[in-house]
Amino acid sequence: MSQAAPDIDLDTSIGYLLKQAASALHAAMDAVLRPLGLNITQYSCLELLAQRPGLSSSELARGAFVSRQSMNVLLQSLEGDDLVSRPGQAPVGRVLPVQLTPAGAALRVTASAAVRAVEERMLGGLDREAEGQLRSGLRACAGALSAAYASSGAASAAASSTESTSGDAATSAASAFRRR
Amino acid sequence: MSQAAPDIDLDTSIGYLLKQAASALHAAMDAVLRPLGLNITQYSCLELLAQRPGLSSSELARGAFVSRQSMNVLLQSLEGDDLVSRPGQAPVGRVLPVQLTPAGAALRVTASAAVRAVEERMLGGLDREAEGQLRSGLRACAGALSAAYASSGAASAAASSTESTSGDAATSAASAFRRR
DNA sequence: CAGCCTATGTCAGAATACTGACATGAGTCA
DNA sequence: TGACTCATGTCAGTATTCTGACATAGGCTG
Repeated sequence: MSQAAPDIDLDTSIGYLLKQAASALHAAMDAVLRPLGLNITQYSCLELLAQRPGLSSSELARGAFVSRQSMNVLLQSLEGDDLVSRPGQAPVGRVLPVQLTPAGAALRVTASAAVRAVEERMLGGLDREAEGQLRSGLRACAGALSAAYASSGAASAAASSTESTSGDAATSAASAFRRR
Repeated sequence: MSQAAPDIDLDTSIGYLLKQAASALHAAMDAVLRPLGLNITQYSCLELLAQRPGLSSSELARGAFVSRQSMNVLLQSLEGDDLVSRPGQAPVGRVLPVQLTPAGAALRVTASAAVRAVEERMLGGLDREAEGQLRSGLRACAGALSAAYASSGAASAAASSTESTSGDAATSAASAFRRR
């Protein structure tokens, strides 16, 4: 154990800074989306559907970083507001492709503009180079963590029940990486 | 309004990347902390107390990005496990300073090492310069958002009730700004 | 083709966090 | 000193999300 980094220092810990920034962004987005009648997850859902129409509920869940059960109840509320639509029956298998309704597409445009304004405020102090570095840094972090949990502990592979071990894990993504 | 960025592109949106990285970190930390009997907020609490002993429940709440009500129930569970202690009566005012017990301090050391390992894995692909840039980028983002909600809309200041408008807001950080 | 595995959608219960509201103690200012 | 503002701790109710479990559809392998 190196004595150089004996413990976590919250003032310099990237993890803590990440949580701090994410928390601030969450609050700021919530503040602009709430007047539109949307919470952040609902907005994420609309944005995902705008860019990739026909995604399934499970795919949306992974994209919005929530469990598929949560996404399902969320979709029900969006359906109730006539913002998205799902076919009554699965065209193939059991996957129900979700689509934006015209109302949903319109609301998404408004929400997207509001969120973009928040992002611009967040990045206001950064030049384009710093922005690019931040982007690639975040990508690297997410990628490194999405990789298999090599060391740490066990992970208990053996799936005994149907809902296998980490089958759900809202973390999505799965590139390959390794610790240094 | 630049027409160059008509909408949010999830693949390049810093906000989305931030959420992605934070989500991956959350999952990874949860995976290593759970075997220790801690969730992430509980760990944050122990870490905060290790670095700043005697913090009050409300201060811990802001530091851990949760409401003070949530922090209070969390502290009760930590007290039940004899990991932290609070005086039965406030030494001054109503602020109850929280302290780590020996058991809490010991557990924190173990947890801290585990979390540090996660952070190192997360940063494995970055050199020291990139790490520094990421750190400053995240600081800039958090800072820019914590600043007053200048434009956007309204923000509905008017505090009518006791629990004034944004008095709680688990967003911590800023708190500064107060229109008066 | 049968068996195994994975992924999806769904139901039910539990855990977690938040909002609203209130009383109290401290600091500030006229 | 007295009124006002602010922050803290706390109680109660609500909302959101997660975990566990199950049946079914599709792909893969022997």
